[in-house]
Amino acid sequence: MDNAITTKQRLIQAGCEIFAEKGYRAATVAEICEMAEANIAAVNYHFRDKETLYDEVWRHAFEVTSTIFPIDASLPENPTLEDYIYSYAFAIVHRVFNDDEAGLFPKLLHQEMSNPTLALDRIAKEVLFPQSQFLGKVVHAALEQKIPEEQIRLCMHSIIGQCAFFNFSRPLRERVIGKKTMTEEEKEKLARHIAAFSLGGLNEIKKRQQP
Amino acid sequence: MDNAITTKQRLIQAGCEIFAEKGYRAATVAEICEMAEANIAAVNYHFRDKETLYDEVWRHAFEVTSTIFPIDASLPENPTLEDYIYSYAFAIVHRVFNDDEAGLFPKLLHQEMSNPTLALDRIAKEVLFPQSQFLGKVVHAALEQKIPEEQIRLCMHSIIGQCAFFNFSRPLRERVIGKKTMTEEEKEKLARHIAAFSLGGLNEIKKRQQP
DNA sequence: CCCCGATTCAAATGGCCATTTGAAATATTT
DNA sequence: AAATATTTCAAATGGCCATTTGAATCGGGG
Repeated sequence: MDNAITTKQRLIQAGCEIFAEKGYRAATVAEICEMAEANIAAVNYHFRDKETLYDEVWRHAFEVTSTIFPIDASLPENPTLEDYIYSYAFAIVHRVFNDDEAGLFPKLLHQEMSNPTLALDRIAKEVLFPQSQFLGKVVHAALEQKIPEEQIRLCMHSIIGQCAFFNFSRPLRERVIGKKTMTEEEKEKLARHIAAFSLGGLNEIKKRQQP
Repeated sequence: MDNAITTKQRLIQAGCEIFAEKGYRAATVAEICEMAEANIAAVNYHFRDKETLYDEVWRHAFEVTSTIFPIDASLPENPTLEDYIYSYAFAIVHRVFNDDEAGLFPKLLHQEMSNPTLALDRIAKEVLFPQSQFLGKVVHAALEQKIPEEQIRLCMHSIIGQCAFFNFSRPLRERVIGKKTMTEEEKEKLARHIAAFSLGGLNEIKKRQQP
């Protein structure tokens, strides 16, 4: 009958926010405990140390974002190539521009990419690589038959790059354009653009492959 | 007749490397001084404080990279649309995958994007915005006449995103694929892919604009 | 050679941080 | 309700860091 949120859970939530905002190193245990309304020693009591908390935070953040915005949601009955790319872009754009808990995963990822910790290897294997397989299959189907492995990777890179860049350039957007939270319409427009642009790109690559 | 390198210059060079590798906060003055073979007090003597050194480091890093790899090098006589994109991608790819001093600017930028300091505003205005104008003109010409401002920005984003993603995903590449420095051939292939893919993307967007 | 400004140096200073400690409070079991 | 286990707490501890300090060293002009 105890549905009050536990100290441990509050620490993970606060950790998500602070780690996402400042990165592993700059985030302080004191700050996290304060946000969680817990004592300064709570992290060490409940998680042994800062690093273990960080690990839990990653698992939680990925769990949340991949549940709320799965890569393959918004796929229609018989999806076209463009539908697949749209679905991928839609999910990533929504993750990146979400102002709630689901938006913390991309921020954590951004931090980890500029200052990798030991956690990155696990993340790459367990999370990033599997997710990229979705696009891998799509691109493979788009380019058809005996295309060199390298072409596939390049095209995946082009699509992922367009989506991920929203995540990495956020500080710029916030400073240059002003904070401005994104509306649902704008997010869809973004995803549609990426799908259309990428479709054109894929077709161009395909055309050049078989002259 | 004193062509020996001064302590101040050595501090800037060492600062470039350490700040690029670890970011402003995690880089320590002691570490920088050690690499520069200078005393621990040298930074404060020559630059007043860590922050001022950081500013000098940025100026130096940009100076170096934009001199060695200008955006508009490798443009032929009468450049086609694809030539322009190739030239842009060629420069960025070479900056990102350069293992010498010229490669430090993208790394500094990456750090600044995940943990912005006061320096970011200046960088954005003085460096990033002007550089993006090159692409802005190109895309504008590509899409022709009365295309909405927003379409231009989206397409610029798609091209910049593909290039910049190489910078942001470096830690992953190094861990998953193994360190592997990039050959000149590979860099050119990358730039050619981005140019071709983007050309296809731009044409697709243009086609849809005027049905 | 000597003086003086510029530079280098080793040793403090003071602040911040993760983690520990041992006691106090709270919850659970018997 | 006593006994035990779990959780919270405030106050250390010890390490790292940017910056300061004041003395020592250097290098060129008189």
